[in-house]
This record gives sequence, C-alpha cells and structure tokens, in this order.
Amino acid sequence: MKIQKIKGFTDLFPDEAAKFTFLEARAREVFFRYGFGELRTPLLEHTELFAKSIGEDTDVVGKEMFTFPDRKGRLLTLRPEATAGVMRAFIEGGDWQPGQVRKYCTFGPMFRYERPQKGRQRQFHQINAEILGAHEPQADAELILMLCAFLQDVGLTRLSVELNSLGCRECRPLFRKALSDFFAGLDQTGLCEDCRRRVETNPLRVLDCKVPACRELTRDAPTLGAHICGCCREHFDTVKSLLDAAKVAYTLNPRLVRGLDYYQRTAFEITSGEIGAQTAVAGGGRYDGLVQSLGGPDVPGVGFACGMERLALLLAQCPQYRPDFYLAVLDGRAVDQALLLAQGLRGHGLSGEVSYAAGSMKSQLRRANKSGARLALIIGSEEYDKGLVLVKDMEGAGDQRAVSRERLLSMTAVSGAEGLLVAALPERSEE
RNA sequence: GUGAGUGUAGCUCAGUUGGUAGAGUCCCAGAUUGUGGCUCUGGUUGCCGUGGGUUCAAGUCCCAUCACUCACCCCA
Repeated sequence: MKIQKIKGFTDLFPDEAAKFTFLEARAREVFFRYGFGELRTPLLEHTELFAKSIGEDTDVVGKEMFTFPDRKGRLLTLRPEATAGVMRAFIEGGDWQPGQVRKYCTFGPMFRYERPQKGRQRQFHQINAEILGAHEPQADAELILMLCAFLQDVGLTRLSVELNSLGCRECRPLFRKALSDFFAGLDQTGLCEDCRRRVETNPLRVLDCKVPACRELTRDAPTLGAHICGCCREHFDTVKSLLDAAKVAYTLNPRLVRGLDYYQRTAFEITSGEIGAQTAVAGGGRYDGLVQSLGGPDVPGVGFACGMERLALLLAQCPQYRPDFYLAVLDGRAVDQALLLAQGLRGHGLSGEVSYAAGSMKSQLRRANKSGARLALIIGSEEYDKGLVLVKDMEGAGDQRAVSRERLLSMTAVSGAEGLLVAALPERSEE
C-alpha cells in the first residue's frame, strides 16, 4: 500500500514554498525595523501550558490539540499557537527586568486537529509578534501599524482591519453579567442551536454568530461600550486616535470576540472576503495577566498571529528569481569541463544549471528556455576544440557570440551577471 | 464531531438508456545536418480510488470503505 501524507498535512513544492519563504523574509525585515528579535521555541510543550494559557473551556484546548503521552507517560502537545510557548520561554529565560520592553517575533508550524477546508490545515503556519512589558496603548497601536506595514509590504491590499475592546478584569465581568441578563429575558427559541449553547458557555460568542436570525435577535444586546471602565476607554481611545493619525482605516466591530481566553482590552482582526469562509488573515490583542497566570512576573503583553496559508491564498505571485544561465552541452567530451565552468560562474555569484549529459542543440535549448535562464551558454564540438563558449541571449532575437572560457570567467569575476550579458553582445565580438 | 460534493492518463476533465476507455495539456521526436519560444506532423501514458454485489456484460447501477474538496463548528 502506498504511504500517503497525514490528513491536513501538506507538502509544499517549490512554487508554493517560495510564497512562504517570501512572506517570512519580508516579515523578518519589517519586524526588525520595529526592534523585534526572533524567538524560536519548541514545537512540543507540556500539555498544561496550553491548557492554562489558552483556557480549559476553549475549543482549541477541548478538542483541537494534538496531544499524546511520551515514553514516560507525560502528556505533550504540538503547539496549537505560538503565544503560550513564547510566554513560557520568556518566563524561563527572558532575562527581563521591570520597566523593560521585550519584542519577539516567531515563525513556524502550528497544529490543530480540525477538519481541513479552504484556508485551514491541521499543520498550518503562523507569523507571530509579541510585545511584553508595555502596558501603554502606544504598544497596541504600533503593533497594529507594524502588521499593516507588513501586509502592505507584501502587496496585500483590500484587507480590512476590525477593532474592538474586550474590557479588562474589572469591567468585563460586569459586561458579561449584563449580557447574561439580556439573554435571560430573551426568547431563546429564535436562536440557532449553537447559540443556545453559547448563552451558557460563552455569551460573548453569541454576538459573533453569523446566522442572520441570531444577529437580528441580538441587535439590541448590550455592548461593551456601556460597561467599559474609564481606564479601558482611555486606552482604547488612544489606540484609535493613533491609528487615525497614522491614516490606517479600521472598522469598529463591537462583536469582535477572540477565541482564546487570555485576551483583554484591545482585540483586532485583519479579514479578507476573498479566501473562502475563513476570513481571518490575522488576529490578536492585548493579554495583560497571562504571564503572571503562568507563574511569571506581572508583565503586560500585546501580540498577534498571522496565518501564512491564508496570506498565500491572497498572494497572486511573489517575485520570481530567474537564473542567469543554462549551460548546454552538445558534445559528450565537454560534460566535465562544463560542470567545472558552471562551478566557476557560481563562485562569481551567478546562478544557473548545467546539463549532466550531452544532447542535441534543440533539446538543450529547450531546457535552457524552460529553466527561465536569461542566457544560454553552449559548448559544442567546435567550441570544445577551441576552448570557447557560445553565449546566447535567450531574449529578443537571440544575439550570440563565442568567447573563451577564461574571458567569460574574468568578465563575471569583475561584473557578475552583467559580465555575461556584455559577453553576449554581438557588436563587441572578439573574433 | 456534522452536512454536501468529487474520485477516469503526470495535470485539467469528457465518457450517451450498462456493450471491452477519449480530448486538451504536458512530455519526447521530427519538419529546421548546431539554435529555444510560435506553428505543423507523429509518438508514449490508464488495477476508471479500493472491496464486494446486481448482470450474459459495470467507468456507468447498488452497498461498503478510503481519499480529497467545500461548508458548519471553531480559528490565523
């Protein structure tokens, strides 16, 4: 029987993988401008880390984790998100002193045992950023601005930013109570099956339901705005005014709720209507208190996660790098020499492939064409005997001329790939 | 976990009321003795997802199973 990949796990062949490396490279570049350093944490953690940080009652912890015992019976879990691991690492070895701010970004695979669909795999990849030690709303704003800068940098427009405040430890319980009271006085038979359950488990989620009937029924539900405390309001107002001043458009969505328990105050999401039913491209918010709840110091934090598969769906194409040459061999005597010539050219910073076996001019040029190389370098019997290489421009009319191997190497030594182009110009023919 | 849809050539897909499998593309060769792309000509490729059933006969009908896709739930 043929062995096949595990459901929800995918192979990324070069064309697709290129999008991921491109996204990661751009993110690193942009984030570093904001003073972020990369933090690489393990894929595997003790299960209780996620249970404690994400929340025992969340779907992620309740039914979506890849959890299994190790050889000594200890429960381990493949990380379903990055923040928990970053917090653990920060507490363990972060070398943090009160008053300091730490900024970490992290990249890599996450694992959730869900049914795969468009924009959702069991192994998926996230770009993460966290700011630790800053309680100021300026940190929230800068983080959102950085995320937007990154998305713009990779050429993604037509995204919307949604913003909300979830309140803090002080005011959220009051709001939750008000919501519960509202539902208690409501004819719940009109709600969808899921929402009737949510009323009990997590009333905030009912506000996030997509079913029109539910939206209608909850239209007059209390909003956080009426219950938010003064501190939270001031914090939120500063975030909004900074975004306004930076000319970042956003939509206030009082129904935006985050799926992980640790979020409070600022919550945001970047969405797209072009990637199927899963519209969230990135999401994040503030999580003051998380570090402390994991046994660390009382350090505030803000962060976001960005789904790379979903970005890749939106990324029509990323910059393609074309090779400089394809070294074609027409005479079996020349294959070894060709390989060494290619090696020399690469030593001068050029990129390109060399044929391992001799072939007809037609088939060799076909390969050169397919490789996308700007220039074909051809060694046939004639060239081999004279120590020459035919340099052919694969664009336009296909200008070509023969130069010696030594000259080719010296030209590329001085001017790199430009040297090859110059060598192909017919008007400066050597002979 | 729930629902719907789809499995036929490397890829995208046709395949009639059941009658022994097709197109496009890709790849290879030639037209053009050592010149790619465009055009034309020729050529290769199939456990019709798997297992059972009905039938003289199944790619086609029935059952099961596996895989994939989309959606729900939930999330990035």
